Amino acid sequence: MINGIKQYLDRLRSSGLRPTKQRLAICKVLFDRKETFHFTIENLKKKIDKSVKNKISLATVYNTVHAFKKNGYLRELSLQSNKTFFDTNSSIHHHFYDKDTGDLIDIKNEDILLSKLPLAPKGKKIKEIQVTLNLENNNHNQKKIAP
Amino acid sequence: MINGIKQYLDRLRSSGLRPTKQRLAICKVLFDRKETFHFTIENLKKKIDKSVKNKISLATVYNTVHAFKKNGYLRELSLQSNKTFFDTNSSIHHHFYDKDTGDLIDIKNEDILLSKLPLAPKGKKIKEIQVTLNLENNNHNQKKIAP
DNA sequence: CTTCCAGTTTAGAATCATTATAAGTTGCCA
DNA sequence: TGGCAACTTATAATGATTCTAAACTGGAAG
Repeated sequence: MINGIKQYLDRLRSSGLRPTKQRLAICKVLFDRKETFHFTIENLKKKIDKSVKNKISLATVYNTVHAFKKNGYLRELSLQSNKTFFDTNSSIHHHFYDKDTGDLIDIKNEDILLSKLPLAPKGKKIKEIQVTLNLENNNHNQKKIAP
Repeated sequence: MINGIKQYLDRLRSSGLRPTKQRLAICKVLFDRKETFHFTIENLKKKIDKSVKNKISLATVYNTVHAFKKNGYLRELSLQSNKTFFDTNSSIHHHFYDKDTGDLIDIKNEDILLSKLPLAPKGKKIKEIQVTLNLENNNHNQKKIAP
């Protein structure tokens, strides 16, 4: 979804976040696009540096991403990686993940059917369901050909 | 499943791993128990230190866990955490995870039904399916009571 | 329009899990 | 039994993330 500055401004204010120029610039990089954006902080930082004249400090990128996550603008993904991944698509959906290449591909909610779920333990409730289909190359366990 | 040293010895040898005393001690901590064991390296290190007289170095614990994972003795879990979690249950099953407390609870395979899955992208195949049900406390979004 | 201050940004230091290094040790085959 | 690749280990290095504390700023109040 493509948005104007005005919409980011309103959204930030309605979350109780001051619409600073850094936050607005980060909103633009994150949300001013048609496709879902999957990213690590490192990844995002590079994109920001390319699109903003006055650099935004790394600490601010961390602060902002966490603030956005807390307010539901972003989802944190659980992947087998030393880095944390985030997703601008906060609606329910799932992922293919190829650890070797780092590729992350959206799976639409309707392409996975969870037709049975257990009850949450007493006093808890399910906050989020994450289904990850970890990928490997087709030839991964191919028999070695004698030399 | 409770095993004797002999079984660990055979298993290690059949994986091409030398059965050193460190590896045998770690096998004992990991697999000589009735219930599935979920752990981080830190966590495992503490358990080892309690049960072994001559301490095993942290580097060896890392090396061993990775060797065991590569040989299918352990599964690495993807959770929203800065630490890596492992699971001695390498059969198909899923988890409840409470990020706040760090609690991990097994979900039997038959308690989750994935009745529809997408096809893997061309040239790839699905190596592993991970379903994580992230938990929060029931009162998490409870309205605050005026003081 | 100016003042003011909590919220924000920032550079750099600190932390912490994990990996690399390189020197010493050991299992095991010949 | 000798030899050597596999293994262990202490320690250093790495790299992502968080902390700190000083400077800056949005916006409400006057």
